[in-house]
Amino acid sequence: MLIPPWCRLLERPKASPSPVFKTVKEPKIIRQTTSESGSLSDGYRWRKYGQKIVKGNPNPRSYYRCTQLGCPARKHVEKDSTDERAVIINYEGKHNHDLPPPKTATAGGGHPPPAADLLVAAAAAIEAGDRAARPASPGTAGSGAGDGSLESAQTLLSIGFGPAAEGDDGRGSWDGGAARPLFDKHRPGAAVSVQNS
DNA sequence: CGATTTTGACCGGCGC
DNA sequence: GCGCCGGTCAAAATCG
Repeated sequence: MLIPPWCRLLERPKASPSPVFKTVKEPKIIRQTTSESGSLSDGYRWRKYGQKIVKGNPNPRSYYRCTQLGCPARKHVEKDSTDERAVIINYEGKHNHDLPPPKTATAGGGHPPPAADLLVAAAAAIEAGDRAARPASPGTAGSGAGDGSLESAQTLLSIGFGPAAEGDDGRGSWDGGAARPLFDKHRPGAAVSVQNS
């Protein structure tokens, strides 16, 4: 682009959008899935706001944000360097709104459960973290990710899948509780591993 | 026409 | 103190 430098220099009043969150433990969920699973979308609407090539991975990492105004939910999508078919999705923050109608929710039709996938992933993470029966890839630099798995899973559950997604933040009334068919035995064999990289 | 994607640059933090 | 890396923003272009 040809953005004149002065343009930015003049318009940069705030350098730190939200420094307060630094101290707070933000929810972070790492999910690994495959492009085959076709469940890369969780039912929410995401807007891509950036893409960057990160070290250790020839594939670019994409940064998404929830299009809903005021929603702090973010998502980082990155293809696994070893598995072209593997896609690592990092969820950060939780949605403070309900799922948008399956109109253009990237779901395609809205038939499959929107968040069931994540739930499954969370369950898998808990299992993995509890058992730690996964040798984990040594070459992928994934050492000491056991606790993270469990934590991530729990966060995931609290992100909006748990029956009592907290609700003392002042605005914990974004969902009607467990009014959605989340726990589905439908298990996408592809999307399971969590916190693997 | 509106929403979303694309692309380059800037900022802040961390490591050396 | 300097350099590197990851993350975010903003404007333009594109697609539906």
